[in-house]
Amino acid sequence: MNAAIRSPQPPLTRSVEDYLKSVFHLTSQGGFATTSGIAEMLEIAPPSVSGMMKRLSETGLIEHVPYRGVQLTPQGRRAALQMIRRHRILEVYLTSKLGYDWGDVHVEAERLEHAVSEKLIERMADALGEPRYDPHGAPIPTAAGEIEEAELITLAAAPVGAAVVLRQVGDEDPARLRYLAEQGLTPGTRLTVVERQPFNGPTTVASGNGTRVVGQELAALLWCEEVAA
Amino acid sequence: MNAAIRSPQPPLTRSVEDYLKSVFHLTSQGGFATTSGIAEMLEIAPPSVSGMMKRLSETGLIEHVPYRGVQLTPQGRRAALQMIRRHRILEVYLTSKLGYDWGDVHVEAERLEHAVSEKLIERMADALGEPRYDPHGAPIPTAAGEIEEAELITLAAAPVGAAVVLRQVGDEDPARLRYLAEQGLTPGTRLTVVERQPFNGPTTVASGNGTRVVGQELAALLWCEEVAA
DNA sequence: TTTGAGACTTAGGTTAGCCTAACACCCTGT
DNA sequence: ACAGGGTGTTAGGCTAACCTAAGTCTCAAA
Repeated sequence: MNAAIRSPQPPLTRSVEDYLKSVFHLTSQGGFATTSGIAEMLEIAPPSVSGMMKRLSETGLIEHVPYRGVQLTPQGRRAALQMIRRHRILEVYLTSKLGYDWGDVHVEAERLEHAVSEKLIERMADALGEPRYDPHGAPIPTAAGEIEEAELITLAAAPVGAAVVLRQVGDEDPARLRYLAEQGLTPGTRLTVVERQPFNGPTTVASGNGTRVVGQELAALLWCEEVAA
Repeated sequence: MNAAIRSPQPPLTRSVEDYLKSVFHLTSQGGFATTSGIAEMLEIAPPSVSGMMKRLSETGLIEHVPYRGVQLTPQGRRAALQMIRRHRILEVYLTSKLGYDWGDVHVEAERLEHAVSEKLIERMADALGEPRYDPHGAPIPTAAGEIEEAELITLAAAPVGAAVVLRQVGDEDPARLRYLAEQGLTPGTRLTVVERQPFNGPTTVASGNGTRVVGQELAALLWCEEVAA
């Protein structure tokens, strides 16, 4: 006799879709998403989040432990992964087919992901040859709702002397992304960690075409896979 | 000291965009759009329309004469044409680049038009070679806000014996559109009006590959240009 | 000239989603 | 053991956009 059972599939609002995505991202390392974390990510006031958390747990999309935080239910996770799939497919499509810069796709996809149909996403995915990663290297969930989980370390944490492949850039800021592209720091690039200054200092890396010094802040956004030298 | 001057460009809501489009379509033959006409087109109750008309005339997008109807101001017309451009470019893109059937594009474009950026639309238009007509033959407004106005007659009104070219299909119903495509009745098709039964009866037309009988209801949706025999 | 059907508006109410202000809870440091 | 800062929630309000019910206006026909 609860709402989740009465209404089988009430379409989610844009707002709800955004909340679910936030919770997914904030809980990707395990644990709970906090009210303030969600509020910050969505740029809204914490009380608005509290209110929405109440509604979402009533509809069975999240599990809310008051004063502790929230987690996605299987149903909420499915919905979140669907949104992330849409977002990432759109990003690939915009860069591959419409000449978008990888710095500009995020904002555009953020609006489109709420408006596209399942059919359109699958047509795009098809036209792109079922891509597995978005332009920033993030894995694209399958239509069935599975997502690859890779063991990556940040460049800031990679040991000196290690050989790594840059796999994913954890940032959306257009200016930073443009800078990284200029520096040749795009997913797939093979790097060797040459040295690192102490006290959170910059990391020096070598690639096919020379060496670069990468500040700590940026290095912490570059997720790498360690490979054999 | 009014709202229209105070706020230079408050982005329009989805709802407002839909109202403006309705008013544009309902006034395309001149005159006023009525409250009930808008209500019917948007599938909402007339009082909701009255309320919105008040708000839109306060913001300077429409001219409202109480109990008479509404017309677009130049500013409202610009906004409406922009939405129509988006809608029609999207329709062309979906059919040309993503294999959509001309019966399925309307619904998809109806949602997307509120989410796409100007930039995306222009990239799509560019990729398509700046198309001038949508898949149903409707003219696409230019980015500057100009739209072609053609003198067309419906097939139901075309004189017997006339040679015509089908230019535009004034309908969005997927099933009807699929039927028309099966019958070869798509924009650009050249037809000769062979005969018409009296009392709003069907019209018989001849084309390159045979003759067809078209009922009055359908014929009234087929907009044609009369050409030299 | 009046009247009444139909179209339009006003009045009042609902829901989603946000806000600020005020209160409640939790946990860490003393 | 408890006090206080920080985080979370509750209370109360607002706007956009819808609704139904109850007037109000218009115009054409009697």
